[in-house]
Order: sequence, then C-alpha cells, then structure tokens
Amino acid sequence: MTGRRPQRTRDPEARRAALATAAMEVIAENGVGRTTHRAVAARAGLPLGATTYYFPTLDDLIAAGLRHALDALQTDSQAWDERLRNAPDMAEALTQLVQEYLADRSQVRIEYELFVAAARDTALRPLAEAWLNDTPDTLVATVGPEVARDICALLDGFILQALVSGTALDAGRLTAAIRKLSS
Amino acid sequence: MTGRRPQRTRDPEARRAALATAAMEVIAENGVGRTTHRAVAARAGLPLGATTYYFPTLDDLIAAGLRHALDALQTDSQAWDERLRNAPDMAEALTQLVQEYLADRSQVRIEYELFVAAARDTALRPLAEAWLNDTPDTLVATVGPEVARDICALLDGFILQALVSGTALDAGRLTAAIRKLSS
DNA sequence: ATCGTACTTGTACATCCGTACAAGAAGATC
DNA sequence: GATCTTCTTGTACGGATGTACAAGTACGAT
Repeated sequence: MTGRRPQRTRDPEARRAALATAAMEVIAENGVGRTTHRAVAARAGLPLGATTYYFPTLDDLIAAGLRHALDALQTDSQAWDERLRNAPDMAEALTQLVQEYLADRSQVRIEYELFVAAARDTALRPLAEAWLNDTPDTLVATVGPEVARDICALLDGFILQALVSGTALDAGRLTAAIRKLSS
Repeated sequence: MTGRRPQRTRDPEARRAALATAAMEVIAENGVGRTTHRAVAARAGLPLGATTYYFPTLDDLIAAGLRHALDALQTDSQAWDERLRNAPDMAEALTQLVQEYLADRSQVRIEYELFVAAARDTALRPLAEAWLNDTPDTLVATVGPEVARDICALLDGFILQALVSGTALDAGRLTAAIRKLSS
C-alpha cells in the first residue's frame, strides 16, 4: 500500500543481472529445489517485488540463474581452448584445467544442479545440452568430435567423483586415462 | 484432538519400509529439494503423522529414501557382477548393462540427486561414496582397482549425457572407449 | 483382565511460499 | 510543466510447509 520509500537510482539492466547472479549463487548453495524468490532477493539486496517484476515466475528466475552460470562457463571455455592450443601435452593440460575448475566447488555444483534439473524438466534441456556440448575446439580438432566427447564424459565422471567425495582429483590417473582414450 | 479413527493393523517395519520407498519415489519425481512430508505420506498411503513418527526430521526421511535406493542398487550390483563374470566380451557386456540401467530413468535420476545432495550436504557423503565405490568385483579382478574406477567414471559420464539429452546411449562408442581404457 | 508401552491418527500452529497488486517516484516526450 | 510510460517498493493473501502434540487404539506382559 503506502509507506515512505526512498527509491534507488534506476538501472534495469543491472538489476536483471544482479538477480541472475544472486539466483545462481542461491542455486549453488541451496539447490534448485530450495531456491526461492525471497532468498534471491535478499542475496541481491533488492526487494521481493523486484524478482517478480523482472522474472514473472520462479521457473524463469531459476532459468536465468542457470543461464548466467552457463554464460560464465562459456567465457571460461574460450580461455581453456587457448591454453590447450599452446600446451605441449594436451592430456596434462586438460588435467590441469580440470583441477583449476574443481577449485571452486560451488561453480561445479551448479553444473550438476543443472543436469539433474534438466533430467526432470525438459524446458531446461537445451541449456544443459549446450553445457554438455561445450567441448574445446582444440580438443575436437586434435582427436575428432567423437573421441572429444568420450574424453569429456570421462572428465565429467572424474569431476563427479571429486565433487562427491570432497577429495582432490587424482591427476596422474586422469592424465593416463585421457591418453588411453586419445589413441 | 478427536474424531473417529479406524486404526489399521500394526506393522512398524512395513511402514518404515513403505515410507522409505515412497520417499525414494518422490525424490525421483520431484527432486530432493521438493520432497515434503506430505508428498511422501500421500504416496505411501499413510497419514502425515506417520512420517514424523518414524523419521524425526525431513532430512532423516530423505536420507532413508536415498539409502533405500542405494540398497536396491547394491542388490542389482550382484546380478551385474554375475553377468559380467560369464560374459565373453566384458566391454560389450558392460555397455549392455548400462543400457538396461538407463531403461528406468527415474532410478538413474535418483543416483544424480544423491550426488548433488551429497555435494552440498556432508551428512550424505558416505552414502554417495558407497554408491560411487560400488564397482563390480569382476571388473576389479580383470583390470585392477584403478582402471575399474576409471571405467566407472566413464560410465557415469556417458550415463549423464544420456540422462540430460534424453537420448539413447551410443553403445558402439561406449564399448570402444571401455576397450581403450582397459588396455 | 488389567496395565503399560508402542503405535496410530487428526489436527494445530507458526512460518514460509509464489504471486498479485496498489501506490508512488523517475525519467522520457511533448 | 504536463503527461505517460517504466520502474520501484511495501504489503496482502491463500495455500503449503515442518513439526508438535493430544487423544485414542492395539497388543504383549503380568
């Protein structure tokens, strides 16, 4: 209804982005199923109403958070590719990249949150597939598209093991396995 | 308070099991984050109060559902092992088993629900690790424990791809990849 | 037969949820 | 400066949620 309201300076684009970022963080912390308008709004430092203004439904808000994470990954992906191109040993370089990726566990958690959510909700499937299909060009150019996907599947499996056990990656074993698949 | 109450015949063990089964099913359908006392009770055909009587908190109920799924898997695992032992070609037999495993997507979904939940909640970690470490004995005996884990990681990666894309498994590629890792 | 414990069931309650919306302020258009 | 659109914010509301609990019943022990 009413009440004093010192309104902030307007910046719709920034608000949209802030909400998407906050949604991403809440998803990483609480999971898709426990992500709420209020938690996202609080995280973004915005009033509740802002969430429904920019994202009509909760599903839209969650999708925005996941898409935001995907965008971040695809940016990283280009850096990955560049490092792979200049690496003397691709298997070792890949292992190194996975190790760095695993350093930020919350980022990794979002990836699997997306996968699980996509498994249940077909609307998220394109997003998840885009994530899965984001194989480094250099890898594809070197070993071909099929082996590249095999290797990515292997990486996902190793990442999952590390994520679940909370332990570090066994770099030596991963490098050896990549070599076997590359031949 | 009051009200007429035609009480059913008592069978605490059966109720516990029914609730665990129902919890497993709700998790497969709605995900861990959207699993509620009421949904589980309705699924089990039991009153709400039964859930909190047997499982003090919601986390306990969810853990029971996940543990129930783990038990089911470990039973399957023995059948897997037997078929692997008698198979002429282990790579092909493994691929076949994965294909059958993928036939029931809801079961597969639970697996990844558990992984994601364990990534966030350390209390579930032992359960998830037990799942991850459940590698067929025959596989371990044939290729050694390390390669066996590599292969399981590969399988998880392929399963994830199939789960997310909703498509069938590429059996030929998987078999070939397993062979490469086995050598 | 009675009694005590373990189980069953309906209901209560405070809290949180998604979403809707009215009232106002900011900034563009004229 | 008037007007209109776009954005901001607080609040409302019906419903779902986790958990607590009182009342009542089955059943083994005595």
